[in-house]
Amino acid sequence: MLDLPDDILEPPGRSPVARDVAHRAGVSTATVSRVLNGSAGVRADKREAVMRAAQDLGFVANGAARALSTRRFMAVGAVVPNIENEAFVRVLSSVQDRLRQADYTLIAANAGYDLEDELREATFLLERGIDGLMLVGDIHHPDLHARIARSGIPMVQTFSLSREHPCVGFDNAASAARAANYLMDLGHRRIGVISGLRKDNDRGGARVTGIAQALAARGLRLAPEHDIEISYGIGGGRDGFRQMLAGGPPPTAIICGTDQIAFGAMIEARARGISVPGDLSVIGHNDSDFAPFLDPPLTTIRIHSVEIGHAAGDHLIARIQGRPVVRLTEIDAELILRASTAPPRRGAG
Amino acid sequence: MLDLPDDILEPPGRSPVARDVAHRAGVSTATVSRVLNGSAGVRADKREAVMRAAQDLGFVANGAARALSTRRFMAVGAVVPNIENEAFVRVLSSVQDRLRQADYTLIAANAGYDLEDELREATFLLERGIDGLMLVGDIHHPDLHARIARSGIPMVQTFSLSREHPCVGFDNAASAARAANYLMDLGHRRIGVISGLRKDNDRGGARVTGIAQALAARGLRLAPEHDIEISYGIGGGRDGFRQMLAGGPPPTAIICGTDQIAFGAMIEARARGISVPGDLSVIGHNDSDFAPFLDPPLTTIRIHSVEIGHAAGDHLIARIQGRPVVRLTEIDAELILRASTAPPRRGAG
DNA sequence: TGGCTATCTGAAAGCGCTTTCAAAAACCGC
DNA sequence: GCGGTTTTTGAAAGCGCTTTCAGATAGCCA
Repeated sequence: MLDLPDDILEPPGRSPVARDVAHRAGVSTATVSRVLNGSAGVRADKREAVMRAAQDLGFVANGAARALSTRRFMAVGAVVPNIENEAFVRVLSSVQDRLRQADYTLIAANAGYDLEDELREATFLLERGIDGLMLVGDIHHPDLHARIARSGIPMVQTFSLSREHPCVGFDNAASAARAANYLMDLGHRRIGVISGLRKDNDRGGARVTGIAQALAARGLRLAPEHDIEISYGIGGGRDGFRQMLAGGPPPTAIICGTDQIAFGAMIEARARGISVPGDLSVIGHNDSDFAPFLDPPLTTIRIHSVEIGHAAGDHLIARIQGRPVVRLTEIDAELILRASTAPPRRGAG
Repeated sequence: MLDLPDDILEPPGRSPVARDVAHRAGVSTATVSRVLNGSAGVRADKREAVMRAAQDLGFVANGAARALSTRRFMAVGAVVPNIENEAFVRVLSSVQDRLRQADYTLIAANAGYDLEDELREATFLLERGIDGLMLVGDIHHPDLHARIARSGIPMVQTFSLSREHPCVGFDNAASAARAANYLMDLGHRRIGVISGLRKDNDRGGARVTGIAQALAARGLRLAPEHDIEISYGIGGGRDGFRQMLAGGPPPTAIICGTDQIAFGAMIEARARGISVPGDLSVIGHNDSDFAPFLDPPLTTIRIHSVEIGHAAGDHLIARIQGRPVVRLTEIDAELILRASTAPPRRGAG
């Protein structure tokens, strides 16, 4: 019988397991595990042997077995309202940055601004055994927190602040109010809002509330015909602005829920010969890539998605590893002034 | 002693396992498993009892244990070059659509147009035990396919066609050539290209090659000073076009690697008083949301990302389930004509 | 009622890794 | 060279689920 090396006898199709490595290195699986997990207390020569054997065999530990044994899945879930929204994509990728550094994986899911769907997606992730969960906002299905609690994993909410749950975000009402105050300081008195869907969306709702309160604080009010709710997107922005013009005297300034909406509104304005910022000041939300390149460049509320993501990732990792964390992290939004805002024309207010 | 219901006595902190359900329903764990996995051959009354017990306890099967036992992780990985690119986001979300229908999860990772990083990310996913893998393009790290093969899971490439590997995509060279031919049919003879980074990017490379060949077929050539490579984004497009103008007589038409790049080029053109499409025709790639809303609306090559994602998802699921599949699925791109293209000014060609 | 199938069911054996525990080996000072 | 430590090490017991296999039940017909 020929004396073939082990690796040729290795039956193909079956990937090597710890026992194979142990066998080849002449140790037990316990030692293999110790070496591969970097734990101390293995003599240098054995450690070497194991390393080489693992290398030769192309050994890759079975994740499921490891998860079962350690009770750690090494993955964190995130459910966002809309995976095509720039802000959420940025958060996902920055959360992932941090998770990767701790050897965790991110599993993302889409809830489509629907609480039932959000519950379904989160449950799905929970069943998978995720070790932590990131959500957006403070409004969720009534059963969601109970399920999360039962699973015993850490959860963090993002993009808004919460009284009850750990969170990383900012005060949506206050930042939108800041935009409204800025417009009022410029002299505007008829200010409109075009927001995305507000149902089950505390961020959108809070922003409008914040604006209404800021107006009220200066004796103005948000006219119902200037308070428009549309579905997201450029088309939505166009429709929304058109709708706003249909009701009485036009506003001299508008605050939009996203930069896309603002873009749409500006297109509609141009189509109607309304000049921006001459006749109409426009403020967006998010500071998307294209905002500085619109004509005129868009004044917008920059949401620090990347920082939010990093903080949320760090928060989850810390709690998973049992380290202490602060319950609430505020990462304030910032008003970026560009050319789409200006004082109203004389006598227009 | 008080006669408390079971669920109050349940020690908190330990989530219920199959044995608890079995115990409560008065059956074995084997039967619990059979009921929960919908397999036939369990008498109605026992089935009922198990269902109720699981419900009462809020039982959720441990994913790791299940994965270990079935050798199925119920997750598919996807590595894309840039998770912030609209086309890739759409593909991810449409792949996920299909995976969810088969109860699979998608785990997405970002490779940042770097083969080493792509290898690292893919390896990371492979180690996690994914059941299938989606990649973008046909150029990868030399070791990648070997690792995938060793893991024994199905893989599918997207966005381009491949001679060697299963794929869902289209002929990038041919579709870009179509755009070039369209421009030449309009009468253009000086045609330029602004593409994203071409290194390790077969799609970008193929598009430029396709254009060059189409030009050559009609006795024209792609002048080196009209062949610009930039990093993606609106800013990149601006810079790219500026750079192109610096070298000799300007082109009368350009084809851009993405709509963002086209947007940037149009901004730069406007800034210099070059009218589109009067002095310059512009074609983009992807048909992004904003393309129809630019001024003028952008002619672009629409890539059917959603269909590609669905086909890729179906392909992977089919192979995971051992069903036969076609190796190559072509989902052709489409030239969408809008107002950013027109015949060149008389005498300009 | 008895004999023979066709259904159901539970015990038990994994899946591949980690981790405990006790034994073995190595080390140390005298 | 010896008793007492201190390291290293491997055997074995899980982790929680699926699945096989054989025994228990139920169903059916004569």
